[in-house]
Amino acid sequence: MDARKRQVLEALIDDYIATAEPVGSRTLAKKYRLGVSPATIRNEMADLEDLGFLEQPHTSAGRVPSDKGYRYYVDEIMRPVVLDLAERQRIRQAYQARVRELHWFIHQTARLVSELTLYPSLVVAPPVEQAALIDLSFVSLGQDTVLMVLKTSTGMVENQTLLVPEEFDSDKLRSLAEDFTQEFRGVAIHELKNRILDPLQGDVKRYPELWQLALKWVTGHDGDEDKVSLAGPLNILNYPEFRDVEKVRRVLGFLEKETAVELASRHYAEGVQVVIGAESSLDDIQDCSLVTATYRVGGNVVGHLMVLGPRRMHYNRVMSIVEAVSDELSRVLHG
Amino acid sequence: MDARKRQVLEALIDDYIATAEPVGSRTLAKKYRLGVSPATIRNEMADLEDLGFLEQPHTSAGRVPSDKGYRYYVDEIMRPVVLDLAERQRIRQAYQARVRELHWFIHQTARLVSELTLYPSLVVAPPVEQAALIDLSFVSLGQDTVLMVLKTSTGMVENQTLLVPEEFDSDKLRSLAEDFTQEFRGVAIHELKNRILDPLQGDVKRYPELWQLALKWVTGHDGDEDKVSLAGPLNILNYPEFRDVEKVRRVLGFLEKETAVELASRHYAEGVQVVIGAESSLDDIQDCSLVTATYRVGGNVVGHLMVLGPRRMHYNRVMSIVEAVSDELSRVLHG
DNA sequence: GTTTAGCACTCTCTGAGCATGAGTGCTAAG
DNA sequence: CTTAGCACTCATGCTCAGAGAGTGCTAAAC
Repeated sequence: MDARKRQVLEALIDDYIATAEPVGSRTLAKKYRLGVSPATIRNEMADLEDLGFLEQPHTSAGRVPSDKGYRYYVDEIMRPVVLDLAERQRIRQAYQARVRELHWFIHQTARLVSELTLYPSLVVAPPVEQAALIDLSFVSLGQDTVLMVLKTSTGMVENQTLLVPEEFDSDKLRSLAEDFTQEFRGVAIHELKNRILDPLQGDVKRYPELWQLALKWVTGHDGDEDKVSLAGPLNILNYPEFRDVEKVRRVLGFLEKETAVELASRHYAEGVQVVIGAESSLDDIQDCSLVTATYRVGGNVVGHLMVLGPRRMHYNRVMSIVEAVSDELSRVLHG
Repeated sequence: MDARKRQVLEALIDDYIATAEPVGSRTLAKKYRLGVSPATIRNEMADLEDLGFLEQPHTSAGRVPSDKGYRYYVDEIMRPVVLDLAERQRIRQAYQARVRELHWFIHQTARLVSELTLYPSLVVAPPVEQAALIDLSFVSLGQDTVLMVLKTSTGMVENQTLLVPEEFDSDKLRSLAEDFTQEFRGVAIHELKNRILDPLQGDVKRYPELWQLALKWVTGHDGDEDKVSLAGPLNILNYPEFRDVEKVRRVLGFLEKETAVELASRHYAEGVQVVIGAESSLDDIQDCSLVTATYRVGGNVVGHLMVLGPRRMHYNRVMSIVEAVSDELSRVLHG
């Protein structure tokens, strides 16, 4: 794999990313200053195909990068791109708002990323389960309804409306909340459920009403409510590889399914990750690549961010954007 | 417009809705018991075309209903369909849950309708602006953050996180909330804004801290946050008229835009409304029909519900579903 | 030994020409 | 008024040939 092969591979992938058309030797020689004739390039291309970096749709077409080719491009060739000033400013200013609910951040981030990259983007909130309880309050909503406000170590606020069997007056609610906070501050939410529900611990006897409330919450809590935000799904329609409605259905269907969320969350490694085509071994997105990143909230609890596009994605641009946004988000969520 | 013409029109539209193919006289004679020969049907079809109810894609194709044809079908011919037991039960049980946030109802409704109809569905919440204040509480989230919980006459709860300049202790917050509720109970939200912001009214002087908070809210309140839910957009891909990616883009783009929300909300008339093709005079959905319905919350504050599909929509089925769901939703939201 | 010009070859794509078939409108007979 | 018969129209699908893009190979040039 000498320098010229890398040059040819780079030029070819750049061109294919730009045009979505198989690239021939003549095109390459004309558009890029490689200093050699088409015939030489043809030889190099044949070698690159033998090495598995390129593929030929059919005998008389140009070459197209293979998954392996993209992988080499991403890992070894590609230079990181510097975002221009306007984009950096846009990212800096994206989170200047008064509100602070988690779902707003999630939503805003997804929108920002999809608008900058021109690909669909999915943002997954850090799982509440793993966060620790900081503070709990109840607000009576009259009759038999109580709003539970839960502040967790993710710095975010979870609201949940509960039905309670009897009417609690606001003093009673306040003292319940205080007791509860006192007792369980710092305990992880999932652990909290066990603690409250476990009859062997003394808590049940000491807080019968709490037990009632908590039980309602545990059973009524359907994990994924607000925790995911998808933005710009229609961006996918701009790319010619998705002319076919079947493909659109598969890809957008994938983004709406649980699978996408799981996939985004599976990449535990911090920082920016790239998955190219068949590397994901998921049928629905064989023709797609995805770029994921993690972000931190306060300590080490992490959320995930994902961009999905055609295999000929603008990897360097997307990676830069995703990195900048996740950094900014982590920064903003640190307080 | 005699009885037989209506029969022919009905059969033709039924067939076209089922197949999406232009319908010929022979098909009609064979599949539907009209008791006459293709030739007779041809004559009737020619008449129906003269009357503007049918159109011919080209000379040697069958006929296709025009907007006017669908309109006549919907208004005069079509018989309401009775939903089967399973569907009725599904609708009845859709809202049995412990949670009570408005956005949950919106979301749930959109999903329910799109799953039953197999078309995309959009649900718009009643505008908070027009609801009256019932009750307000503040919950300190520590530092400079306060959660404002607003109970309105829509029976729903709005949460909003506010940044406040100074730290309020919980007693202070409670008394503020009590004063506020006392003063403004029953006032409409939009009126509330005026009342608080108008320096001519005495309120500003009496509640300087409140004024601060309220100002934050008024400026930070970005209307449409949670108020709309779109479900099942990909259903549109199942219909052959949307084989073309361009059309998909236009229709799904429409559903993501403000226009869709405005359109849904424009139909003030209560009950189920149908808009067929060009009747909407919106370029993006010339090939679509939509069925809208309103629902009530408590008194007369209304939200909107919309189903969008190809012009050859299953009007009677969709209308029945939309009616049943909006009734059920109104019923559930009455308490 | 590497590079390149030349050339035959392969394969897709496009458009023309043609047959097919569905469906119509018209006419005349029932 | 209905219907059988028939000529006519037009989209669709098929084949086939030509064009064009691109390759691989060979042999000459550097």
